[in-house]
Amino acid sequence: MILIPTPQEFSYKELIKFLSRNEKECLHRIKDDTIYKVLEIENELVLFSVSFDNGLVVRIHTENQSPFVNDIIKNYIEDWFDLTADLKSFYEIARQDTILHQLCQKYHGLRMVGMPNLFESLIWSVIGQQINLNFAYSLKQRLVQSFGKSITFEGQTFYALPTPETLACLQIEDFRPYQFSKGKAQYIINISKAFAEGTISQQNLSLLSYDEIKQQLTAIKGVGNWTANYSMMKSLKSYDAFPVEDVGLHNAIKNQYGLEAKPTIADLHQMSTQWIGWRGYATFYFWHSLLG
DNA sequence: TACCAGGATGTTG
DNA sequence: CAACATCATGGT
Repeated sequence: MILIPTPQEFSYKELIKFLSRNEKECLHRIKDDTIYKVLEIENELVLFSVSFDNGLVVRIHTENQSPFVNDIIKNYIEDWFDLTADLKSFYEIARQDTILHQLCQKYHGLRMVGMPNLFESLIWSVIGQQINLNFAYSLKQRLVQSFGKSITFEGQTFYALPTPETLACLQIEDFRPYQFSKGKAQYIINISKAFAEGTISQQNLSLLSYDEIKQQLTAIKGVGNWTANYSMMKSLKSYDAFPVEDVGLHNAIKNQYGLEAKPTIADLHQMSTQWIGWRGYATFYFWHSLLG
């Protein structure tokens, strides 16, 4: 068992709400407010669970060979739930914007739920491009269940994210039975090859500036401005990365500000000047508002 | 039925 | 450089 202390501003309730947002989510599972997830570490699967009891309580349910498993899982969780961000600074900035300030009070302690694995966020955002989220979750489920490794624990099957090496070997036709468009299939292959061949490396990117990272990501065919910013905020702790084209953001802004129509891109650039430094975090809070 | 979904790319004017 | 067509399918 591993205990991870939580910072002062931390809401497990809002975390669970966000993680529970879609029933088809297949890369983690929630049962009785306990979170289950599988990671592939050094070619073996590790199943762990997280619950809350005056801090995060982590249990590892597999017997693994690697001596580093505990540390890797601990770091993963701190990254996944963004336990180190200085939320006070975000809340201070947000006070300038009445609507955002209200969301910060309503969801106090909500931390950005990230994707510690950059490959995962890129694949997920390509899947989500231009289609409704429910369909996107169906596509993700088919991809993960078809090409990801799995283990069974207490009668339930848990899936790990397919590796870049696995997906890089596929052809466009391999995706067609799962209702991926040719474009999405090609984009996923492109991203997988970039990781498998080492053209893109999360470790290398993490050392670069915002502009340099974005340039490298958008060099991959299929990764545009929205995808690059989405992945940077979810995987690379770019709290100011701003996926301004995001339809979910547009809807949330329209709802929260009581607008007649969805804001334009220009409107959003204007509004977001109030959130500079934390535009990604602000976006995450607006997304969360869609859940109620 | 037409239009929109957590967009990106390639082509056209 | 801006405007448009295309992608594929589920929902409204």
